[in-house]
Amino acid sequence: MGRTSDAREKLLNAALDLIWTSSYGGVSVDDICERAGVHKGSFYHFFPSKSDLAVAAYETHWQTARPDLDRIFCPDVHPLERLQQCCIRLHDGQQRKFQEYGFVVGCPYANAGSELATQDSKIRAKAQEMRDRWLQYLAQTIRDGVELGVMDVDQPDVAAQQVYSCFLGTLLQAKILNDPAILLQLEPTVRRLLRFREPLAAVA
Amino acid sequence: MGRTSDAREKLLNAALDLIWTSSYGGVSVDDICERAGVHKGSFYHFFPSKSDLAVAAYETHWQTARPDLDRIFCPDVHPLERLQQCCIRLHDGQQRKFQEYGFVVGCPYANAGSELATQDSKIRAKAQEMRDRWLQYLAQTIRDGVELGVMDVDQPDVAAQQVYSCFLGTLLQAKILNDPAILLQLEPTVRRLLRFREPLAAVA
DNA sequence: GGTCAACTTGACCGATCGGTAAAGTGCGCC
DNA sequence: GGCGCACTTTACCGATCGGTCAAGTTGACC
Repeated sequence: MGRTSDAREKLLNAALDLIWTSSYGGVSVDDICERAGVHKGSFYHFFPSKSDLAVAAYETHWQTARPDLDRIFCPDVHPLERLQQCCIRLHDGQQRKFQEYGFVVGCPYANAGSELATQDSKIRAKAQEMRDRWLQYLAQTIRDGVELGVMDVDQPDVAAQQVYSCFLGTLLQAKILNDPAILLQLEPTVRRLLRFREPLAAVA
Repeated sequence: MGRTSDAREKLLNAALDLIWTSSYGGVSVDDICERAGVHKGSFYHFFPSKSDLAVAAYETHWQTARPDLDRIFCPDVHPLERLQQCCIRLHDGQQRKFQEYGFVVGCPYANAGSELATQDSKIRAKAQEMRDRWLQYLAQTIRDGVELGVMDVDQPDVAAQQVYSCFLGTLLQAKILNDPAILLQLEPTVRRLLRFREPLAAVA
């Protein structure tokens, strides 16, 4: 019934892209519409507000990134290699954005949380949800690592939060310095934090 | 020559307060003027732009906080206790803000960097400067710790960045969860990261 | 092929944005 | 005590903000 449209998807993509490379407050609804090639009236046909669009855009981005994360954190892969691949992915992702836009853009969810946690409860809840999802990957990996005896950790859930802190903090430092190379420290930091019990072979 | 005024200081205080508890984009020049009890014309008498005011406000805040940090990181204090006191201060500071405003507000410089690094080079430079200052405290502490043999670190400068990452990331998680208690993890995380060689006595 | 709902279009809203202009005011200083 | 400059006051600017509305247009479905 009625006609179909890809305007919703175009708006989601445009919003994620613009807000990620700038900020929520730095991007207007008009900017998003222009980038998406969609009129403002259509915007408000699909989304009740700018903030709702942002939340939906983050969810869409997660669903897009998820297969990649599921592959990296696949239970069949050795826990230490999961973490190594994860660090590589974080670096490469920022590197690619840096080459494309000239800026280290950081983590979209963390950016949103940092900017809006005290102002918009829906966006804060979304940032929290994204954190939970990451923490699940990390905690499972750490539990597997402990079971295998390749890392020395008392409380896997706490350790996951500590690793996640390093991710967020290092991404933020890279953004502030506008230097993706900062993210190369990530793997040794994680190794230290979790007390890896054996050296990781270099990836060919 | 001419009359004197405390409008500049009132504007700096109002700006820091409002931007810290909200965000740069979420606070208008009118908001700042109203909070400061200063007319807009006076604002632009003292500051060429909103962004210049923000930079000046961050510098003022640093100068205010500096004596406290100098005391915590005093070379006479044992390096492990410096770090412990620093973690306590971070927690207590956020706790106080939380009680006052109902929100974990995070690190003002990191918030600014996260929101504006890709948009305003002066603010990015300021966030970078604040990072450098923190890194100096941390690196010196770690060098002292290594010299005393109470921690096991290869490169103090890199280790300082790692500790700083944990600070930023944990502050950000606390903000996203709106829970200051997250910051209680800070000290054990730092201890792990720097491989403290002796347990720290509890402070009476 | 007609119908109806889904979607588009473009004009429009009042409020607010960062910033400006110029006249006025009062205090430090000689 | 009065000169001159630092600061205040107020009105104002054009642009843009997030959001609305009602009249179109189109395509999926019966």
